[in-house]
Amino acid sequence: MLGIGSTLIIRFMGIRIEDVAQATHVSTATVSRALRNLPGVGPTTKKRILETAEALGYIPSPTAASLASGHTHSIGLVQPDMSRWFFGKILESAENTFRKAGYDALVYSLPDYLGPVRQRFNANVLRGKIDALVVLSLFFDPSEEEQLRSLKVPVVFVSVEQPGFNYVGINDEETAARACRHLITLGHKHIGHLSGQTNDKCPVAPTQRRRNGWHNTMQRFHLDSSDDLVEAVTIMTASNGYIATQRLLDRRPDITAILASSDEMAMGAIQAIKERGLRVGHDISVMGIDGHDLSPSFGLATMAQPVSQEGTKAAQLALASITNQTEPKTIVLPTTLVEGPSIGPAPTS
Amino acid sequence: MLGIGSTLIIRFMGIRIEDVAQATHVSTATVSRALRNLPGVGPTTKKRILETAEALGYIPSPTAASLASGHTHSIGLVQPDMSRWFFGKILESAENTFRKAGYDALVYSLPDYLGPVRQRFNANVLRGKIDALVVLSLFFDPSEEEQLRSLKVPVVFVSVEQPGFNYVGINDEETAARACRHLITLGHKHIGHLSGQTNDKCPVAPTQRRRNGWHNTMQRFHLDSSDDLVEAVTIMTASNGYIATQRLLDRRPDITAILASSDEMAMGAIQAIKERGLRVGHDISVMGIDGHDLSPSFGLATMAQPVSQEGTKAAQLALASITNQTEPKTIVLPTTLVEGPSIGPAPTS
DNA sequence: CTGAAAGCGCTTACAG
DNA sequence: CTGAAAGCGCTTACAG
Repeated sequence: MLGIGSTLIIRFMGIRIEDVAQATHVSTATVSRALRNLPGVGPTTKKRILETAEALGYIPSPTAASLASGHTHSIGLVQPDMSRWFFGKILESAENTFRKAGYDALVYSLPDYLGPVRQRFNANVLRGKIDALVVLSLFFDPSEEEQLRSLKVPVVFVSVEQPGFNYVGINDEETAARACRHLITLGHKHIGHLSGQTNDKCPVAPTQRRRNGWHNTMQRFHLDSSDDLVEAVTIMTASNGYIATQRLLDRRPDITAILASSDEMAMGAIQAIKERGLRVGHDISVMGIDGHDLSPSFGLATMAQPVSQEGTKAAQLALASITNQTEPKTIVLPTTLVEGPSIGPAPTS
Repeated sequence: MLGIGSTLIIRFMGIRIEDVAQATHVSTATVSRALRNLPGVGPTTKKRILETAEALGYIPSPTAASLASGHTHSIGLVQPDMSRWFFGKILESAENTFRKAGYDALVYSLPDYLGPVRQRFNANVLRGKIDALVVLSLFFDPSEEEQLRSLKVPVVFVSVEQPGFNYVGINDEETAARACRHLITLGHKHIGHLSGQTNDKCPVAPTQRRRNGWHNTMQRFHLDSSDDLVEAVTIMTASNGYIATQRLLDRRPDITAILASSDEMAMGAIQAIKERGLRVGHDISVMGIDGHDLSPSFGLATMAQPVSQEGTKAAQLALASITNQTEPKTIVLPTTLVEGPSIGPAPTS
């Protein structure tokens, strides 16, 4: 028995389509069609092939299939930093959607800032590896956009709108405006704003739009909207929000409310306010934007965006674009005001 | 001019190694060697090839290279949920390390719990796609372990130790013990413990080891370590910590300190304590484990683990194992006690 | 130091 | 409904 076995050529790499074909007495072409549910295979033949493949434990080589078909069955996800809540959340829901559809998630980190400028996007790292691409919170300049197009795969932008491409996000300006109106309704007149980096090169950045939402609302209500009510940071982390709040309160001790461009900044603001011996929600109200999972624990009021849904929608859009190349779509999802003890009526000084 | 151009056969897929070979008047074998810095190519020839490849903008087809060589140059990362801080943090540092080494990161989410049991690991999704695998915070049963080994690639486990495999993590029991001793030093005698899921099937789970650390320390100091001082949850989120703390304080109002098995649970505990009108750090002290980025904003004292370093080490170990198959290694990294206003001396009742 | 050729394991017109 | 064969674009013994 062993003698017979040992005379067989045992292939290290496992069962190939050829082995299934021989065992079923059909051609590899027919096996290939049967396994992929393509038309043109007799029901009896198909059943036999499927059973044999199953019995042999045949798994098609993804790499060979890719080379032959030109499709990789994986989707690229480019984003600044997986360890940040927003990106992790989007990635998770997108990955789940891709997985269900039989696609792999290839994640690339492209840090926002290394020193003064962002690292540039190089499409060659992705070339030939993906069927579609999702880009999170990154704005591409013309040369990067050209790189992107040279990949010849559909692209979906999330959070930052890139003209001419698919987009999934929220109405950032209106969201910030609504938060601002809410604070005004509570009687606040001196409302500071913690912003992310804004610059002329990216007027579509969410951080710029949120700042506009604050600014335009303050103006409409004839309230102070001068620049010294704004403190901007490069990356919207809690620790940066903490530092920015200290500067803001040093400069403008008359502030009774702060609208932060992100929940994480708002958390840092809460910390800074407490350390000054002021009461959050009484002396100074704090409102965030995002709907961070930890906001309830912070007692933070916020404008929540449907983050998971954004990831899912982006993934669905990417998948749909693989099969039917259509016009770029824009999907804008609604945000929700979430109350919390971090905000209260303006103190009657 | 256009006439000449249009008579050329324009290949949609781009420049192939064949094109570079023809332009350089050498064989594709030589081009292949030159481009990969293999020995046996004359310096002049090599220079010419490199320049021509550069000029033509040649990018080797990763899929063809994989099929021919048997190496994919990508690494799988299996973990429960990218949107959770710990996993995002590890993924980010691991991805950065892989990228620098020229490897892609293929991320798979395998949810811990869907209903009562975890979804099972199926190696076939990964078969033929990766050169190595990193598994985060997942414990594999014998059948899953067999699946894993059938992939024939090196595997590194992070956070949960899997006997017989590479491992990167911390000393969970000692870390919890140290936190516990610190609280005891502050005069606390009734110390509750917020735990993750523990069960007999996984005695090596960090959550079990942390619980042991608490338990053994309480015993050594002849303090109450009974089960009703422990509240366990399935997933260690802030909201689960919030609920668990309510139950814990209802049952044991004599508690003056809580050791949470994760910072996120500790954050939920802080929220629950505040809502009862008790003062965190005065009436009840709270200590976490992990070193979450948002802990400082919470004023949370914690045992910090070097999370990014764990990801980097795991990635390095995975990369090293690809080239030299060695004995499974175990890397244990140190944790650090971080003070914060969430802990204080036991109240003198 | 270099090349001709087989081979990696699939898919896809094309022909029947 | 099915098959023979070319082709995807590389790498790798093997031979010189």
